[in-house]
Amino acid sequence: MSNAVLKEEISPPKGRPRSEKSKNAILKATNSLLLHKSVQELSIEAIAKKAKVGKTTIYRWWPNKTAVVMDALINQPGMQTPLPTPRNNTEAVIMQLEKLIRLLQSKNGEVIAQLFSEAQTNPESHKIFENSFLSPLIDAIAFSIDRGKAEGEFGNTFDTKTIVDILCGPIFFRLMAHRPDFDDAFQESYPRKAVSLIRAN
Amino acid sequence: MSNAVLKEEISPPKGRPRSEKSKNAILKATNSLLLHKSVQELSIEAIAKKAKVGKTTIYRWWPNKTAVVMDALINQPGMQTPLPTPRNNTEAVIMQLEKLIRLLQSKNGEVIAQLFSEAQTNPESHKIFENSFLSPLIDAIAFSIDRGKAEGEFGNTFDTKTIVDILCGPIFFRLMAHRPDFDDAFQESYPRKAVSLIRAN
Amino acid sequence: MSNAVLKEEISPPKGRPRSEKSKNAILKATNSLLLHKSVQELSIEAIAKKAKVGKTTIYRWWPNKTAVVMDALINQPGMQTPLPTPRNNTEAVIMQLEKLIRLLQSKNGEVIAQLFSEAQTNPESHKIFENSFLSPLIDAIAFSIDRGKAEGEFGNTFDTKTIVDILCGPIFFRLMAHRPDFDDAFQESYPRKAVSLIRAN
Amino acid sequence: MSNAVLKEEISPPKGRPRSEKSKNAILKATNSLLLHKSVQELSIEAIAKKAKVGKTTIYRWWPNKTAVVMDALINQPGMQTPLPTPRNNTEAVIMQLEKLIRLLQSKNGEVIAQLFSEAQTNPESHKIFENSFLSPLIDAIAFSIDRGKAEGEFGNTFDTKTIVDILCGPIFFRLMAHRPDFDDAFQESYPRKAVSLIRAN
DNA sequence: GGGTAACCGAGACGGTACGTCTAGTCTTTAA
DNA sequence: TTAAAGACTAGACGTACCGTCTCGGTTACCC
Repeated sequence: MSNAVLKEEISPPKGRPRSEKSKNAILKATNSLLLHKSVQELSIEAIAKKAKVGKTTIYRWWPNKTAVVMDALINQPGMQTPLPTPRNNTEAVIMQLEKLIRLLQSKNGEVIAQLFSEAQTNPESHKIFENSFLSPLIDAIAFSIDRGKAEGEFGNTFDTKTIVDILCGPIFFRLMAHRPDFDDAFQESYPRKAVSLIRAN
Repeated sequence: MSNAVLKEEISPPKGRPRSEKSKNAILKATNSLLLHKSVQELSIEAIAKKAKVGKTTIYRWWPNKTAVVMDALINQPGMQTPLPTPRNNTEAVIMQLEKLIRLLQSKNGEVIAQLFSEAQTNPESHKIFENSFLSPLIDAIAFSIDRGKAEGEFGNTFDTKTIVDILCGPIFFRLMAHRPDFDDAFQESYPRKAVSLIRAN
Repeated sequence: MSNAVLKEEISPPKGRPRSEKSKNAILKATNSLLLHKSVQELSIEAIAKKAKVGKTTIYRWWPNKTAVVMDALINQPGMQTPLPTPRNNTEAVIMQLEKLIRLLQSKNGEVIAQLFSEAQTNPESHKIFENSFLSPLIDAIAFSIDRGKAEGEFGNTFDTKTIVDILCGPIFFRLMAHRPDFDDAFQESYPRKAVSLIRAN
Repeated sequence: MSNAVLKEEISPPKGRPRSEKSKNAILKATNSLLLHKSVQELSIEAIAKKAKVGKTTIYRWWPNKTAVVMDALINQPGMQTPLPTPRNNTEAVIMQLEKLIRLLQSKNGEVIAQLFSEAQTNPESHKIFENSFLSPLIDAIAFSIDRGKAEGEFGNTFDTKTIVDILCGPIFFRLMAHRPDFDDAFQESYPRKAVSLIRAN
């Protein structure tokens, strides 16, 4: 009953409802085009054409290209696989770093690097990249580190923010500066070694 | 050998010689425009207009926008200040990191982040950014680290490439992900602490 | 005959009846917008918005913009003032021409010129303009001329259609080609002189 | 010699000169498209596509669609046939009216009616239509009438401007109001009779 | 008084064209 | 040969409307 009331209060949905079909077509077209083009080369016009959709429909629901690409990225199959429960905070951080590297290793890595690039110039893109990708990632790691500090797993030499930078920075740097070296060997060795640096301190 | 030199000096300078005046006007205009615009917003057209130069003149001497901006960046006054001689390799690395952060802290930091961004999409830009900025930086640090390893200052847990990433990655990550925190406090504390991480191992 | 009338009166109008309120709002909004815009600049969307009405409601009752504007024009107050009874056919024609010029001299003149323009391109608009405005006007004048011919007031040099063109053409031409000269002096002098041309023949 | 000087003074043509090829392609494409579309339906985009020309090239040389169409119209073959020398002013006017009707009878008549329509709403189009088409036409007739008045061929009942309206108005009115009647019979009979009206007064 | 039918507002939909911008190339004259 | 000027083709940008559609809701008449 309270549910019904809430529903009524929240949504008096006037007008024709948003077409899920179009939404999916847009995201699908975006992912498809990203296989052969960079985010910067991608045009709203091309997405609209490929998705057989009016440009206005895209502009109606996303503020800019970054938002569309971000959405397309997130809505990919197998993007939301949850982590297994870690035994301690050290392991939690390691698992998070491994997951990050795994994510960045696929084709997605390129796209994310390009979104990161977009974010450098365009403030609106920055906000979207921050909110949809960077913050969740950083917050999760920071949370584990904070708990690890409290529980004595990690030292207090660095503040949490800097630790996150020390752990994640090299990953993004390698991704963007010399992607060829962003390989399986890196994925396997980096997380454990990096975290051990922090533990030791 | 003297031949080559002679050739250059004597060579019959057919046609109109390259105008140094135009070159300087272009670089100056670029720097001037970068004060108010991002690299991405900057257009060759705008540079040509501001420098009172034909677009062709720009295209003749630089392959793309990144190259022009890179050149403009390097040719700024006070860009080439040499480091004092360090007492040991640890100090050398610290000084190099400090210099890097100092460089990235000014308005130039933004521009370099944007060039880094350009490099993500455009292979030719990548090459230029790599050759003109990234490689010299990385090679210098790698050299000090290698010597430090040989002289027992640093351990062998990580290969040199990874150490460079661990030292530089956080700097670039902080620059690009949350520029507001790229402040004096960071400049003062980060290099020593980061290098101490490596030493300890 | 009575059948047709009956049919209309008795006919079972299933469903919700047309909203007079909406109809009036649409015509009012149209007239209001025409004060500041031309017919060509006017958009169905703007009318719907101003009248707080769905676009569909407009499209349901009028086939196109011309039809709405025509309706809005006709339904203006003081649009249907009848002429006083003339003493003879000559006077009748003069009075009709005077009325026409008076009508075209107000803001309506512009609108009618614009509807005439619409009619040039769009066949459906042409039909509406013809049926709602041009034919009634022309037929009335033609009727007076025909009777004037029969009663010896006018000669037979020209066929009636051409006489109507000779009388009305200059009025529309002046309206459309050089509206600034479509002034009071023209209104006062033209009708009598023009008709005298015809009489003399 | 003075020629050369003049040439130098008038035209220091810097930069790449306008491409005659493109200009012709644009005008040709416009004429071609007008065979199947009205001026209003015609789009700059379609012209550019058909002429294999950048849109900018069109916008660079013509302020709007009306200007392009006007130019295309004028540059048609056989558009500039001069009139034979008339024996007197009456005949001059008749020949001018005949020429006008002939011009309006072809496909061009429709186009001109549509340009006239454009001119109703758009002030810039009005100016172009006025300067390129209407004024030359009216001025020529007005000139003959004025001379005819001076030489006693025409009376002074109407001022010249009104006479022009009386002669030309019916032609345009018939063209725009009921084009089907704008036929050969009209062409043959109207000019002489219309002018005789004026003469008689 | 419940069923049915046409109406209503709101607003999303696929499209088309707009006029502007920039890219990178081409074509001219002058130095 | 290079410089400058500026034209060239090409195509994306974000906006405005088009005419259609799809909702939830609202009158009316009908049985």
